[in-house]
Amino acid sequence: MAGIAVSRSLALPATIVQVAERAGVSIKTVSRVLNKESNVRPDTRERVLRVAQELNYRPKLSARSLAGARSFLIGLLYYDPSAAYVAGVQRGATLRCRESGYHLVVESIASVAHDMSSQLDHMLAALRPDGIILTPPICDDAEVLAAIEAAGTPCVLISPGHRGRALPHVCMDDVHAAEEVTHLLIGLGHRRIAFLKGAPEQAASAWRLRGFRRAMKAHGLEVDESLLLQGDFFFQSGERAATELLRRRRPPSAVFASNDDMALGVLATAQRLGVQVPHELSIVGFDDSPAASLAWPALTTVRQPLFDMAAAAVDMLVDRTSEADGRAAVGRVLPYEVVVRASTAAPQRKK
Amino acid sequence: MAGIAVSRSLALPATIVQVAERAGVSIKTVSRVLNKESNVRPDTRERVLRVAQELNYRPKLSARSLAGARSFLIGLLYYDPSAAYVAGVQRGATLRCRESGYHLVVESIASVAHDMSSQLDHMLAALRPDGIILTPPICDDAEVLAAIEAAGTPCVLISPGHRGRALPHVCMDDVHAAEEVTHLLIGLGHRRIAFLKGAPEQAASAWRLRGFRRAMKAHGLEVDESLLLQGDFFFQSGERAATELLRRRRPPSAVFASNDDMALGVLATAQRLGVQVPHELSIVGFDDSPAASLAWPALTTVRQPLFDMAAAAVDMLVDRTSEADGRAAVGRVLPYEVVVRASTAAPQRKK
DNA sequence: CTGAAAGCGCTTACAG
DNA sequence: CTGAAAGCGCTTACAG
Repeated sequence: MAGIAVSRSLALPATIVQVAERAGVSIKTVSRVLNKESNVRPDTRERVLRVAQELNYRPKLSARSLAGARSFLIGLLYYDPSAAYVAGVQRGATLRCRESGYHLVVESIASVAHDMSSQLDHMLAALRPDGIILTPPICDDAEVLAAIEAAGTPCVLISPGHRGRALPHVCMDDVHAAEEVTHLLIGLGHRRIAFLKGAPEQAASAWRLRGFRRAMKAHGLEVDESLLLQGDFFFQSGERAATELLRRRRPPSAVFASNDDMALGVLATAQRLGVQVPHELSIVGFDDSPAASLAWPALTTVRQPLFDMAAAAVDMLVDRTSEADGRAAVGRVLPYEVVVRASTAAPQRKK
Repeated sequence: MAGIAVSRSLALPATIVQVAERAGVSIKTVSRVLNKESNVRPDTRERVLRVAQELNYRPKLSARSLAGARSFLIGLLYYDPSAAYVAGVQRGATLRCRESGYHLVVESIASVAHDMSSQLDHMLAALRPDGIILTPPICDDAEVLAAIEAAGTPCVLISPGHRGRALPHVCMDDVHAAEEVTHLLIGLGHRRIAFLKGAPEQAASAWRLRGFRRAMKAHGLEVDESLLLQGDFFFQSGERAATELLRRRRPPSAVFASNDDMALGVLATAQRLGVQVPHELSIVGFDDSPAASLAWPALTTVRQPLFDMAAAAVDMLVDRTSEADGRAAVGRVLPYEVVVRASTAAPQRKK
């Protein structure tokens, strides 16, 4: 018997029954100890813990999930995993999940797909994640949000637009950040500042433009609408905008791009055209993506606390499952940081 | 009764029992139909399918997992999710998982962590994934591989080094690719070609260097060892190497960097120093990362079939669970593609 | 071609 | 402070 039990424990993972038998308690007590419930005598707790350790016991997730109210799974929904933004969020989410005994399941949603909401429905119904994290731009997709609400899955949105703020979310203050970085340029002496807008469907685009306008207004500067160009958050739209701007008779002395990818496009184009950065053209971005610090000159930008935002999102989801439900939607605002590097300087000549 | 049943089905997801009752069959038959088993009368199958559709029935993963031999979960282990390489793999893996009814759980492994193998052990024991995909460099980490073997979890390695090829894996022919790209440079007229090595601990570094040497030898060219520089696959090592090379009395006319990030570092440095690319310096990379085509001039490089490699890895894991186990380890080699862009040209002047 | 029974490994009420 | 019983929602062997 003992021989068989031992060989079994080596071959197959131990179960709660084996731990209970060996510790001389019921499986319920083992469960209590492992879930850190109260009302267990200290020495009983010790013993169970020791036996669990000896048998290298790990509760099986599918069993806990089937019996209990939690799946210990959190979903991360994104549009494109290549984006530095998503990578930052994923990094924070996986780490905090591990710390909380959760696991992160990733799913990409092609918003073009016609059966997108049925795909999502399928995933939610099969997996039953305890919560789901949505990144821009899908955190503002009405169809996606409807599918999630229909499934009754708790969610946390990362940097949602207006409508999304009725749901639990975590974000930073894009308006103030854009304002602050614009102040920086103005303080340097810039007056003709071009602003490169982000994708129209993304909420952040509007916030950042608003911050830019506010700062200009605060300094009594009029915004030259011909210096407001439409971009889409991609590198190439930065190139296009810069090409257009730098060919003008009176080019701007600074460009504020709504994200780093576009700022990098502006930077590359400036260099290609022989425009000195920062002396002839200052450039600021937004995000502090890994490439921002690798560029030369390194980009002045706004550091989004993606890692912390993701960790906070996981916390909200994990706490929600253990606490009472139905509480009012909460939002957490995390601090950003303006990172001044070498792509900004005083304008060479005043115009 | 009926009223209650309906309101239940609206509030809570339907279970197999409800489908069985409504279709007038046993739950076993429902199970057979949904798992596409044979031996079900066509009309019975139709009816079950229709009822399942009506009730919007989705089998709960945790129940299937607990009762059966599969978890429908596949793990993706990586070191850093920001790397374009990992993003490419993740993209292919999530898509194929969805097509196969599986889900992808991501986990980052900091190889510096002292308790790394216990972290991994924990994850494998709790989640019981049906398989796990390992990306470089951790696919060659002995400790990681030992933990996975101990857990008995099937795995597929993406582009492993020598030792890893005893395990199931999917890769491309790095040696030939490097050879081909070197031929390209030689064919263009380059003789003094610098080679920028990758991180020593990564297998790909050695394969690519070998291909370079082979091509040189095939053309009867001697490799100038002073033109072989050590890099680490990061952008900055490309900058460092280029700075060193371009300051020499006799700089090379071309640089073959072992990956795109380093090639981009070389490119940026060349431009900073006023060296014309490709006329004064040709540059080739390896990977075809997203940034390679955005650079200016766009990078000549080798396209790794990351998406397909990941999809193939998922297939191997999924098929393995449904087929007989214990088969010999297999390896799949996928075709690469040399992508010629604007960073390569004939050398300006022969030396 | 179909079904009744047992069981996967836990948690949830409940009782003491 | 502790445990016996029931049950989560499926699949697995087995029987017919």
